[in-house]
Amino acid sequence: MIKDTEQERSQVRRQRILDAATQVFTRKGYRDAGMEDIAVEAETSKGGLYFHFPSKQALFLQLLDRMTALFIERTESAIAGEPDPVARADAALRVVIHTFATHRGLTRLFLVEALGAGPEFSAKMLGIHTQFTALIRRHLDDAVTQGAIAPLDTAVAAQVWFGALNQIVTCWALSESPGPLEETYPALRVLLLRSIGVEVDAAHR
Amino acid sequence: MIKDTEQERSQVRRQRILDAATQVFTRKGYRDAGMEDIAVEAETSKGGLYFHFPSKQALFLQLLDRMTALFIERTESAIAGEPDPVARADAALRVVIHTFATHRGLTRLFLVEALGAGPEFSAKMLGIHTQFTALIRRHLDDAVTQGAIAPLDTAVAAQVWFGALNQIVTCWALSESPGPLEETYPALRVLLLRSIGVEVDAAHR
Amino acid sequence: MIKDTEQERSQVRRQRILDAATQVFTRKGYRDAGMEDIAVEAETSKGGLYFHFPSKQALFLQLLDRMTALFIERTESAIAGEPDPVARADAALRVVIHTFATHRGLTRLFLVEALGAGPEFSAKMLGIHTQFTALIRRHLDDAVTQGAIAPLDTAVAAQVWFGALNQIVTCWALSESPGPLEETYPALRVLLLRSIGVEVDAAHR
Amino acid sequence: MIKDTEQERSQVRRQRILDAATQVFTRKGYRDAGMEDIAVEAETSKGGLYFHFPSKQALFLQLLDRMTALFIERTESAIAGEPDPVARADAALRVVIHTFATHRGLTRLFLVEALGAGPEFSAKMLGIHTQFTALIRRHLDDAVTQGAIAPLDTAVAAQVWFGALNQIVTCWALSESPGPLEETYPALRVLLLRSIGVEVDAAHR
DNA sequence: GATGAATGAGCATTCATTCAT
DNA sequence: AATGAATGAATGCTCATTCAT
Repeated sequence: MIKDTEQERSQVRRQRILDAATQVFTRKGYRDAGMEDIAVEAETSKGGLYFHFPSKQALFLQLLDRMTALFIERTESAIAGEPDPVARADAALRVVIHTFATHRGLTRLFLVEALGAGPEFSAKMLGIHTQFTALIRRHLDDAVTQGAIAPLDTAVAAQVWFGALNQIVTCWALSESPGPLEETYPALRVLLLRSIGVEVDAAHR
Repeated sequence: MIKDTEQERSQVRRQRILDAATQVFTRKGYRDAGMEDIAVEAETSKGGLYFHFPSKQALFLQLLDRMTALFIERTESAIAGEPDPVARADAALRVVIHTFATHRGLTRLFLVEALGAGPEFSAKMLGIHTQFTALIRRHLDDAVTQGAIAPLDTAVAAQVWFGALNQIVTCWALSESPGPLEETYPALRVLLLRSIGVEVDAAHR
Repeated sequence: MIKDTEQERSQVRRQRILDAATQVFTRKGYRDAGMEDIAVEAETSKGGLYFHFPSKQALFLQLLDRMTALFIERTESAIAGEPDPVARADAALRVVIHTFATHRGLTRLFLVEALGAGPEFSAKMLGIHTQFTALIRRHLDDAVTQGAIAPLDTAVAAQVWFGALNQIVTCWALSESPGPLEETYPALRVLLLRSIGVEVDAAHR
Repeated sequence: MIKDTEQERSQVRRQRILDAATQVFTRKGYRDAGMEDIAVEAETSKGGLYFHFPSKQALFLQLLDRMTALFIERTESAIAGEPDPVARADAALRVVIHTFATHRGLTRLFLVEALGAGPEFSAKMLGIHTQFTALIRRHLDDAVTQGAIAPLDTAVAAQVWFGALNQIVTCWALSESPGPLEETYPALRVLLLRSIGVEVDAAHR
């Protein structure tokens, strides 16, 4: 009985720490963020941090995992609703752009900090990129199988899609005074679809 | 006369330091590279480093500038030889991929380390990305003007091209056991050209 | 009735903690042993430890006291059985060496760790040494009184005996691959007895 | 030319650090002494310490080595002046006791702190003990060879001598209000010599 | 110009101890 | 009695930078 409350409290604390870490890492970058900063932001103590997470690295990695899961999940569920391969691509693109657009800080953390924070993180990020590209590729392969698009090197195509998106989002995240990220969607959509041989017209909109 | 010799000597020293810094940064990454390491590699002393460069950051930034200039120059000169816009894109793509392919360490430094090394570096890298995308865009605009391709949002297209390339090269640079980077060229070429409405066939090869 | 059971339970717990502490301190040394380790070994919690003992130091000190009492008691009872002073020395020597020989970990803890663990422990150990030397001295004085040995500075003699034993045992405890400690007994016996003017021959064996 | 001065200065600094370390380690013990404390005592900075010594451990070990060398050297030279084996033992005993007597702080550091400061130090101290015992044993063997004393287990005898001395000195070093260490010399002398079969009388005094 | 000794702020991590439950 | 989450002071070590020589 009491246990429930305690576990709850512990979870709340843990969550508070994760949120604080997100804030601080976003604000200062991985290397420049101190555990002290995070502890203060989480209204706890350094020892408290280490009770919940074994190290700074583990804390950051945890963050990356949470975010990755969120992205994959959102993308998958956006895709799930659409039967037509091209519409799927559309939906995925839209949801990804929208997710990034509403979390600029997280985006910078995810696309910029995490890459350069050290070999362990590069490796992790490479893994995450690979997961995403695999997801894209799977659906491109489906599209080919269904005859929706002509056969092509889906591995490279997936990388092109991911990279293009990545680039646009990264620039937006780093820009001093960025416009709305969503505005790039229409043009991007046309280009990416055309790259896999889908000529976009009114029919697909 | 003597002055010339002295200046020469100084330049040689400076160059030696830049080379050493390239080695060490490539080997260890920006944060983990120590000024001591660089001094040793350059066969000089820490004081010597600080005579030629005001700070570690400035030294690294200098390196980025050198590398950027080299890339831009190579790309421009590869383009310069080709009259046809599409052939130009081809040439540029080929030379960029080849340059990366022959310097894996530098590539990692450039595309991965430099991004996450801190706000000043992110900003610098954003600038470099912008330079490149501007270069691409200029030529896309030319192609549109010359009627080689149909009008399109060249800003986004340039980002797509750059991002796609970036992604493919970064994955290759981070991969444990990467295949030859050049092998992706044909598929990438087709996709990128098609994305701007150029259907590739034997005529363009 | 119930109280008895409760008190019993408490004593059991306390004992379990002392045993666990012995294990852990022996394994890791005083400074490197964590209260957490001890709690785990005792199958209780950190809070439980602090219910029974006010501090890490107190716990260790308690251990030292237990061990000292054990040693003194064993030595006294070994001595008690022998009427002849020289035979008493013999018996004491044998039992001490045997006790150490069968607890190498404890010995290291007792003779090495405890000395360097801080001023409080040095002081405690000094006290323990003093207890032992006093014990030895008392019996040497008896021997003098009984005319078994010629008068001598029994204070120094007791220290010599204790120190010699201490040295041999400590070296054995620290050695990487120690031989059987008991083997030193005959030679040690001759030396120590001779040092107080007892020439050893077959009659005393 | 200038180099001489610089090297001198560096040596002075190094020496100042070693002296400071001796002070602080003696005052607080190994574990409780902070590098900060030593830096302050040496009127330098933490960085300065680490320029001259790679770690706290190395600094302490250096100290031990210096002291060991000093002891061995003094003992050897005291021995060198005496032809008669028994006189040698006398001389060695006297010089060792005198050396300890004039450095109570160092003695505590050497005999108490160093033993319990951790496995590396125990090992080191074991080595030092072994060096000393070997030295003693060598001379006991000589004495046997020369017929000055009857054959005996010199290995154990050397340990007995060293241990006895160790014990007496340690107790003195740890005592709150110690008397003059030298006063124990006559009684100790008689006991130790007698232990190896040398009956002391006026002739040897 | 060059050297390298010196600086000192900064930082992740540990751990004995406390206390609300 | 017992738990375990929370605390926070303590510490060895690093490293970009400075400056006397």
